[in-house]
Amino acid sequence: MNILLVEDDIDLAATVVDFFELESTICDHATNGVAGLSLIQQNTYDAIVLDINMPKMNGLSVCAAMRKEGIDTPVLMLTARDTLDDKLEGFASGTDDYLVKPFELKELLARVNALAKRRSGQVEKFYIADIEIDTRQKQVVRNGETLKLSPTGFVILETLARQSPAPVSREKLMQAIWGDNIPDSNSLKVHLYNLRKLIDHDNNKATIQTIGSQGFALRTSAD
Amino acid sequence: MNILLVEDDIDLAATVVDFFELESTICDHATNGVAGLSLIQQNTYDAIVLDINMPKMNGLSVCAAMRKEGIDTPVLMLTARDTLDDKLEGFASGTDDYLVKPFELKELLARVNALAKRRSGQVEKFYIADIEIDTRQKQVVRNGETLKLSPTGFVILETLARQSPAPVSREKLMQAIWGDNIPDSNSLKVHLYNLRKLIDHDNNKATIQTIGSQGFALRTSAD
DNA sequence: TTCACCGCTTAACCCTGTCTTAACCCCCAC
DNA sequence: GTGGGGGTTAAGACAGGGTTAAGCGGTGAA
Repeated sequence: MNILLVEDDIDLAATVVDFFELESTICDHATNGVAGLSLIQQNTYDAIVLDINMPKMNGLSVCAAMRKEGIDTPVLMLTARDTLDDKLEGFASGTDDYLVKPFELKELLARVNALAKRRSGQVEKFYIADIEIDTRQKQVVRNGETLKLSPTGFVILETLARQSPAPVSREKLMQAIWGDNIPDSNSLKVHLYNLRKLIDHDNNKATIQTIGSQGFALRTSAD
Repeated sequence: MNILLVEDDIDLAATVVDFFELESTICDHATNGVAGLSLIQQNTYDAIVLDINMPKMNGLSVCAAMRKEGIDTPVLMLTARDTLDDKLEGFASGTDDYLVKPFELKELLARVNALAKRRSGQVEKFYIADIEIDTRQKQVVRNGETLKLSPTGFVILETLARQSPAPVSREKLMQAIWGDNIPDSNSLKVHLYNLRKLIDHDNNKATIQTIGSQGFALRTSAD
């Protein structure tokens, strides 16, 4: 992860940067608003931590300026002021979160992580053997090419992936596909068969296993 | 805006609901975790406010459960406990923000707004493949020349761009175009057809893809 | 005021891909 | 040998999307 800290207190900044780097997060640092804004314009960060009180250009102005340019990166505002009005002003300028000094480093990290994760589209991806399931884009990719599977096929695969490598019962699968009005035929069998043709056959790394009287499980062949 | 409050303290809940409705925010309410989760599964909210201490199912479990099902609505956790460990546990379960009781209603509102806004997008310009969408000036530019598209065409394109590359459901699109009184015809189909004639045909870098029974996604052709 | 234009809606049509259904098969357990 | 559970097929029904053209209403210019 890649974040930017804009903070004029050198000691505090050093502490934060060190702590983040322990967590394998790259942390750029600027000591004033103007320098910070320039970095923001040049690079893309997963999140930005802004101190409010700074020489030259305060945090609120930096935040407002970057928003005006259409930069959407999440911002966490950092300040000693903790009156309600200060916070409201922060949120009004386009901030996503607001933390009052003194704070715990771990809390800062947790909040920054939460912001960054959401920014990345809360991308929820599953990797099972050689296939990649992107639940947000509703896509399944193998070896760089997207697999063409039907809507129900995708629902089944996603449901299996969420529990993988544990098995999913027939009932759960039918629930996931049809909700409460379940057809009384063997439609599920057919859907599974078609899905397997795409997942299992060509390339037998990922496979849908039948677990007797338990249901079905998505696993790598080795398992 | 449309949010859900899950809180067992009836008095507090009533206060919050009233306050939010003053701000013209629709606020559903559940008094325990199980009821809350069920509402979450049935509806779509812009944000969810969860109390941690509740009978039957606590807020952390509700949050973890909904995340496991792939529901990525932003969550704000509400609690009387304010130790660091409590907060970290909250963030670990997939929370986006954490507010300690007692709190100011205005701060809750500001934080919820910040969470919800990020979804609806505050960005003014989008760049997707070779087209540039300026939401402020209501212009779309490709290769330096502005594309002539109709007002509804623009609304559709903007809505798609905000979620790109994830698909947008028919319902969301119709909501974006017509609000609550949706015509009962296939007007949307026609608008999409006309929009595609401008976006897809001439130049096939940017394209509107149909994701079966999910909706439509604006992507670059490679995807 | 009138006319022309533009965008929106509506309805009809076709076509494709998906879902369902109902067979039949195989294998294993009883 | 028989029955059941699962796998494999193919055919038909169906929904949903794509395409087209006609009509309607509003707006701006003459």
